[in-house]
Amino acid sequence: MSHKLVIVESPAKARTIAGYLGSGYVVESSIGHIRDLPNNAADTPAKIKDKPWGRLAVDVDNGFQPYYVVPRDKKSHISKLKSLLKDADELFLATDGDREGEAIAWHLLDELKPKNIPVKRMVFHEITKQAIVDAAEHPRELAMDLVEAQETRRILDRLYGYEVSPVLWRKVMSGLSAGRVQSVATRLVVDRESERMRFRVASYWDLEGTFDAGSAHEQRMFPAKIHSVDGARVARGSDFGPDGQLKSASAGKVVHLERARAEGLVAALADTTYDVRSVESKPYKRSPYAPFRTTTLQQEASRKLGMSASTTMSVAQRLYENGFITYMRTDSTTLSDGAVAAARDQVRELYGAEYVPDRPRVYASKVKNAQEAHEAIRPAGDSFRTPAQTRLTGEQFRLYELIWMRTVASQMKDATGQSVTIRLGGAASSGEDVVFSASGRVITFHGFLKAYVEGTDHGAATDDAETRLPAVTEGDAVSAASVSASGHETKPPARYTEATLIKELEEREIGRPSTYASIIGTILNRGYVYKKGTALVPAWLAFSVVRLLTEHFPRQIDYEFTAQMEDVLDEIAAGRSDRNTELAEFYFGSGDVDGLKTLVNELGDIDAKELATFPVPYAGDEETGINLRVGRYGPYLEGPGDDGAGAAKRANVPDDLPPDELTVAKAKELLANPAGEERELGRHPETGLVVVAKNGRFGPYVTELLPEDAPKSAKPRTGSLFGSMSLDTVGIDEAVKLLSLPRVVGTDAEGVEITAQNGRYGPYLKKGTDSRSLTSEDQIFDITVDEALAIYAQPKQRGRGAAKPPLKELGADPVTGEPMVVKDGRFGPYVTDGTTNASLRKDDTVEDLTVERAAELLVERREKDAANPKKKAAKKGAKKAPAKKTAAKKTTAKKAAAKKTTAKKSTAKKTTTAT
DNA sequence: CAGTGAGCGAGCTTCCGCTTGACTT
Repeated sequence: MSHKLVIVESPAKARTIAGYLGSGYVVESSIGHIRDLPNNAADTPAKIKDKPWGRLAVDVDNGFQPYYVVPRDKKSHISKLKSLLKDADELFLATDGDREGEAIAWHLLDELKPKNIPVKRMVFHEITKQAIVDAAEHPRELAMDLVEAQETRRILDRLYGYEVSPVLWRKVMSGLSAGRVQSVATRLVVDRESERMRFRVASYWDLEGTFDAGSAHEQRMFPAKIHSVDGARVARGSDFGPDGQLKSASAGKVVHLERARAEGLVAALADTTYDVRSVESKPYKRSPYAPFRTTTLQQEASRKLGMSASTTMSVAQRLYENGFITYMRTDSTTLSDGAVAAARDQVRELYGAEYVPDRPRVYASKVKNAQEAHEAIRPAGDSFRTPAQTRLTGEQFRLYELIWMRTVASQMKDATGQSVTIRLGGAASSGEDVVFSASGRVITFHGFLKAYVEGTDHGAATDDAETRLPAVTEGDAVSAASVSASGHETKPPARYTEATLIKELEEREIGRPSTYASIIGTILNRGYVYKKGTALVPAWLAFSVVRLLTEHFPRQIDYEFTAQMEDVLDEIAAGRSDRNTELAEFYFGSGDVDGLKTLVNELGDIDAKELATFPVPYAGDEETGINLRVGRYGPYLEGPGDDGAGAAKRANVPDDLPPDELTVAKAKELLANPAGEERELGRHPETGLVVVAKNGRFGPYVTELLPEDAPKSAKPRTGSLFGSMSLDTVGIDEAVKLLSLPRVVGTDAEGVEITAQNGRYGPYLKKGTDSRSLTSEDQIFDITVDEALAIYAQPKQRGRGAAKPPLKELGADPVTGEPMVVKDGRFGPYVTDGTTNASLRKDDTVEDLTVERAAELLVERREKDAANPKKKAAKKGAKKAPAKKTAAKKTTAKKAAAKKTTAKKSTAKKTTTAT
């Protein structure tokens, strides 16, 4: 009953390989990494939690020793592997042959701890029977240097992410993140936007004409553009720099046509006849594109199918799992011999033998840090199914078709043809010699273009575009059918799209095939970037973060950082360097170069306000006194008051206003009309004032707009929306009711008025100075005098009003002997023995909380309090005389936390809405 | 960044790369 156990990374791969190896082998998968550094506090083992480096799970003072854990969702899988191992007489670690794969193999070995059986490392680069059997027959040893390189990468990323992110929490906003990959990706988007903001438009003119070669030519009419005037080339867009001026290389060599000159030339050319000055013909040749790898697939799926990177990957995943395509997370463009043969067969069948090149095409990897653990992305199998044969539908069909076409085309002949440039010259009546130029392309053999033409970004011409020109020869006379002047403007560099950003990252060796799609997800989720159509637009928040990082972590956010890291990792993999040397350099620094730790520790002087302030205009010399500030509630403008000396004026900046559209004029407009996103609901039936709904510091509310001549002391009435209302749907009737508050409910026996209204802690009744909370907002309108009096008959409730029974009662605390109860608090459920309170942790539930666990939480809490006795004292002091900064920081953290709680837990809702 | 009547328990956020389902909208 014994077998050989083979472990690969992917379940789909395991299924295929099991078929090739046959009986005697059991093939299982690791499903990716099986161990990792703990993700958060809840997953961190207690024994390292209290260490100074516990949060990192890397003992930075002792050889950067990492502490790995098996994530919760992998535990059962590990048990399964262990039980399979029990009956195995041999273990094959067949994870991918790259850095990460080698590390997975080592983790498997270290975790499964096979006893007394041979362990072999087996590696293959394509999933064919031959390749698998070969690999099984020629195993090798685990490459520990490669594992060490992976650990270095892993630890470096942890140190970077978990040391720098908290800097952002303190200086910018809670919950933000920084990392080797995401921060550079964000920087790319921000830098591109800055380029757009600095960009100055250049305008230039040219002449376009339609020319007539005469009736002797089959292709008689053809377009041409002005090329030169009196021998000087006419300036085109590429002659201008981003400053709107002619580039120095072009200055003096080109003639910059302005409108008057261009129109003058048109007039002066009215009676001109032209002669062909030159005809230049060159052979045109185009070779097929390499088969898909992850990034090129994402780009083409975006351009041709409009799919986002993540959609592309999930559709591809399904195709892969069902055996239609090879693995989709790859940086390789290599095809197996079988695949090449299949592609060539298909070409012969579909297009004929003349489209098959004499020898198979081989594609070398263009990717610098490629790990080549897989093949290119191609149809699976040794003979390809046509899209129709797959019976796929929808997105899967379209993506398969794309992959199939690209693969087939990659084994086709070059496209060939001729490209032709014709120059026409003529004399203007004003005396200038004017030359026009026409270029054409004729494809005589389409080759691979018959099967596949790559899409382009930003509307460039595709490779199969053709323009036919008449077959004129030098000296021929040509007349102009029409000539006109047209004006052009240079355009700023385009914003990144998902696909072009991924392309840029790949070129800079940043990120891996398995992460490209999620990098986009991360910077979107953090609010660093948002999508406008397909364009990625940076939020002002990203400007703040990138500014902090470039000023204080210049080395870490450098575009070259990852590429340099890759070089170092290669050195480690080759045994020429080691983990500790390199990590120590990164973390502690060396020579004059500060390490990460120093940089993080010496940040006391970062001025958060300054960091979040940007002058308007952002790029320009103009002094407007207007600043854009990134605030807790989003970006806003701050400008000088009208009288110059008065209080600063403020205005919200709409969330969807791209930074490069915040011109001085736009800023002034927003400041003059700071209504922001208020919505007019109509006029108040009694006062006639316009009532608007808007978002404020305390959430959505309605208010009335006072007439401009109203005395300054007059204050408009306001009213918060009820939880049941929304800004988008609230109407004038509801608004009028809200504005009418407080409502007089009635009077008590002594004739004292009782009112009902909404306040900071929710709905409440007020009688003189005596107040009582209500349980629902609707009661503000509904409650009767009798009901109100009944409430006042009760003694005043402390705390959150109506007795909220404990969520759960547990037995006596083994330590204090006091009964323990679970209560619902501002920050969610907590357990208390009357003196000590401890919040339940992320993975504790009220239902499953045992006496033991509750006691454990209380013990932990007491220990913490004992360890930091000054914390409480400091808090008290702060309350009395708060240092400005500390106070501000605390509220920020609190609000952010409260916000999150609302989103996740409905139990906490009530409290947080009141906050 | 509107405007008002309490009294109270902090703890967590975060990285990059490997992999799939299991979840909810």
